[in-house]
Formats: sequence, structure tokens, C-alpha cells
Amino acid sequence: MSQKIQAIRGMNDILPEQSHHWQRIEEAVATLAAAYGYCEIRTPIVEKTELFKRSIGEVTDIVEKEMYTFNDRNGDSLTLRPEGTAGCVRAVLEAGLVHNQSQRLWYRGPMFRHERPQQGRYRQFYQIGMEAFNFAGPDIDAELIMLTARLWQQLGLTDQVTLQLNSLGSSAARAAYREALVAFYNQHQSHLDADSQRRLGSNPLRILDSKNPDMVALNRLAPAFSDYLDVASRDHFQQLCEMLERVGIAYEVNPLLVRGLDYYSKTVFEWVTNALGAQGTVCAGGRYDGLLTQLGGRETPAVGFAMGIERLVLLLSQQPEVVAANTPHAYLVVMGDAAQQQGVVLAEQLRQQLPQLRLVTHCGGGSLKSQFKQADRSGAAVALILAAEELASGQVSLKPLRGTGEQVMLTEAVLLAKLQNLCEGEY
RNA sequence: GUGGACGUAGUUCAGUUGGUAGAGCCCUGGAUUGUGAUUCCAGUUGUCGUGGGUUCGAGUCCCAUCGUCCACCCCA
Repeated sequence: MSQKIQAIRGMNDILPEQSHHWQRIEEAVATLAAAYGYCEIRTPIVEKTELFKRSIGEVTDIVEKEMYTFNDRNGDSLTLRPEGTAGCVRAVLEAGLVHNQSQRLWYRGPMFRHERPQQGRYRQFYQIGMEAFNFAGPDIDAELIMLTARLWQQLGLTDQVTLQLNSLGSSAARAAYREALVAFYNQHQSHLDADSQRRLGSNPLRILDSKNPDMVALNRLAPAFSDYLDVASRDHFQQLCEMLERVGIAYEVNPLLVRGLDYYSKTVFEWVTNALGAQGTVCAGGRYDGLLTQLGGRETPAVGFAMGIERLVLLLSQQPEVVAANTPHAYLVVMGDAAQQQGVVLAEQLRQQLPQLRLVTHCGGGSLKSQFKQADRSGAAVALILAAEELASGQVSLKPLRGTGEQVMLTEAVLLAKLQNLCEGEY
């Protein structure tokens, strides 16, 4: 047992039992992205460490203790990407895609964070994200949220997720507020619990979210963000809310909603669920107008979000199973050497003429009984039979495996028509 | 990084105050020699996570280690 090589902790295989959920999500997103005019971008999994330090923030948990960082052979410090936005922005700047033009982009793929694994949290996990560049107004924020809402609708998850919204103000307003908070908490250092002490250095806004009663009391005395929120941001936020109301998307304003990554400003949002234990956030994002300049670009407004595919898959697998996709339409059973030879030809002809057909051919011989057993187990709707009798008459037998119906021997032309109906779900 | 629970056949699990292992599912074969899913019969499956220790003897007790799960933290 111990001699078997195991997968790395927190890095999971996606087995056939689960993969159809992944495909369903990825297909839905790809279609929706196109429907809203977003193009896919694919960037490397590894980037220079510096990129993440500069974009995510030096003192965030992610950068301080969760990155998979190593030295390349030439001494460069490289890092497995812990999130997708940094690489996307880097690529966009490098290729000049946002020079005097707007872009709507999306990406998907694995991300890596060295955290303790638990439900909905893994060391290699998959995100799908979308980013829009050079749109300054709230309309694009609304568009991204509407797109996600439509995705939940298509996946049947609408009832399980709720939308939380907040505004962090402009970078300047946020910075000013942050400073005021730090100053306030520094004056009350002795009253801070251990968590808050730590947050004071890393993410002071998070202290406001503390569950410790003593901290809650202290927080009541802390400076209020509303005193620092700039007029433009307030306006932006109000317009966003109006648009969402107009299209009937329910939301909840959560003043304590603070995203963990340093680069956010103005709009932030999260889709949360209570069906996943401690990992409630299924999709989250916001505006990061300042990031492109931080990374050496010219000033470029930007918004985006990312969703965790594993968490969506968890939600999907809690639902009653719909029809399992990818089950074969037909399973070809062959008896005898001649039939085996002919079966290969028949199967290829059918696939040639019916590209939609999912046909499994039996391989490996065995008794007819065992072949039928496997045909049944495959989930196929019908079995096709090729044996001595069929070969002699130049026909193929078709036996329904689900519901009622008699076995019949058919010419290839009739068989083709029947299988076509099967593909179209009209059998 | 911190805390708790748990690691027994492919899988889900049982294994009583310590006496070298079982069940369901799955799988394979059979019930008049070309027919599945139901029924019946038969059969295979394991260095009991790993390494030490206590003991005449450990799946069962102790220690260590690795791993899984859950929560804290953090986040998608």
C-alpha cells in the first residue's frame, strides 16, 4: 500500500463519475461567454513570482504563505499561479490588447495555493474567470453579474446562491479609509485579539468582520467607511444597483464584504451558498481599476470575477441526477470471428454516417451472455447484434434494452434510420 | 499554520473486555450449448495506511509517521 505512489495532498483526480459535471459547467460557460461577446485567453500556469507579489499584495496570506514558489534553473523565482487575474493582465499588457481599446476576456484552468485542504478547498483547484478592460461604468459590472446569474439559472443553481454587493470606493478613498482604520486600531492595540493584531498588518478592513464580541464592540467606535466613500464611487454603485433591480436580480448590500486581494476597488461582489459548509463563496470578483498601472500599464479601468469549479460541482452533485450525459446510444455485440471482423466495419460505417451516434463496440470477446451484461451496464438504449444468423442474411439485429420492445432483424438502411431517431431522442 | 475525527477487500462498512479477519454492493462462472437488467447456485478479492513498542499473542492498547475528512484561518 505505502509503496503505491499517491497524488499530492490537496490535488485531486477528477474521475469519470464527476467529469460530466465539469463538462456541463465548462460548456455552459463557453456558450454564455460567446453570447456576451467574451473571448477566451489562455496564459501559462507559471509566472514570475514578482507578478503575484505586485498584483495580489505583498502582505496577503496568499503571497506570504500559500504560493508554490521555486527557483528556475537560471535562478529566477517562479510561482504556480494562485489566481488568474494577474496572468491575464500581464498577457493583455504584453500583447497591447488594451491599448486604446476595450476587451472582454475569459479564462479557465488550474490554480495553486498551499492551504490545508477541506471541503471545497484544494491545493490545485480550478477557476473560470472573466475580465473586462477599459469599461469604466457600472454597466459592465452589471453585465458580468447578469452573466453569472444566467449561468446559475442554466445550471439549476439559482435557488442555492445569493448575491452580496459592496463598494470599496476609489483606490484613493479606500487607501484613506485604510489609513484611518490602522490609526484607530493602533490606538487600541491592547484591545485587539490575536487575529486582529495579525489583520492589522495584512488586511485591516477584515478586522471589521470579526466575530469576537469584544472586537464587535470596539468596531462600533471605528471610523465608518461611508465617511470616506467618494462621490463617484457612490454614484457608480447606485447605478449598478438600479440596473440589477431593473433586470430582476436580487442582491444584498453587505458593508462588511471585503475581498482578500489588494487590488480591488469600487464594486465588489460575491455569490454565496450555505450548502457547502465553511466554503460558502462560489463566485467572487470586483473592480480593479488600479491594477494595470501597478503592473506597468497605463491607467485602465477593469472588472472581473472568478468562480471555483469544484464548489459548483459540489452543488451540482447534491442535486438529483438528471439524465447522465454521454451514455452510449447503442452497444454492438458480436459473436464469432467473422462477426467480429464485420462488426468493426459496421461500427465504422455507422459512425461515419451518424457523427452524433454514441456507439460502443464490444471488445475482448466472451460469451454472448457476458456481452449483453456489459451492454446493459453501459447504459445503452439498444444492443446491436451481429452473429452467424445476421451475417447469413446480411442484416443486423437490434434489441431494446430499456423499456419494452421486441428484438428485430433489420437491413442496414432501416437500422440507420432507427439509430438516427435514437440520436435525436425520438426512440 | 492551529484544533478535532478517522484510516480493515475495487467500494460501503462490521469486527464485541487483545486470541493472526467477515458482510452488502461490484466482479467472474453456471441454471438444456445465440440474449442483459430480476431470481437461484458457486467463486475470487486483503502484508487490517506505514514503522516501531507493550504482550505468549494486536485490526483491537501505546508512540511516531503518512494520508483522508471537518472546523479555525484564508479564500474560488
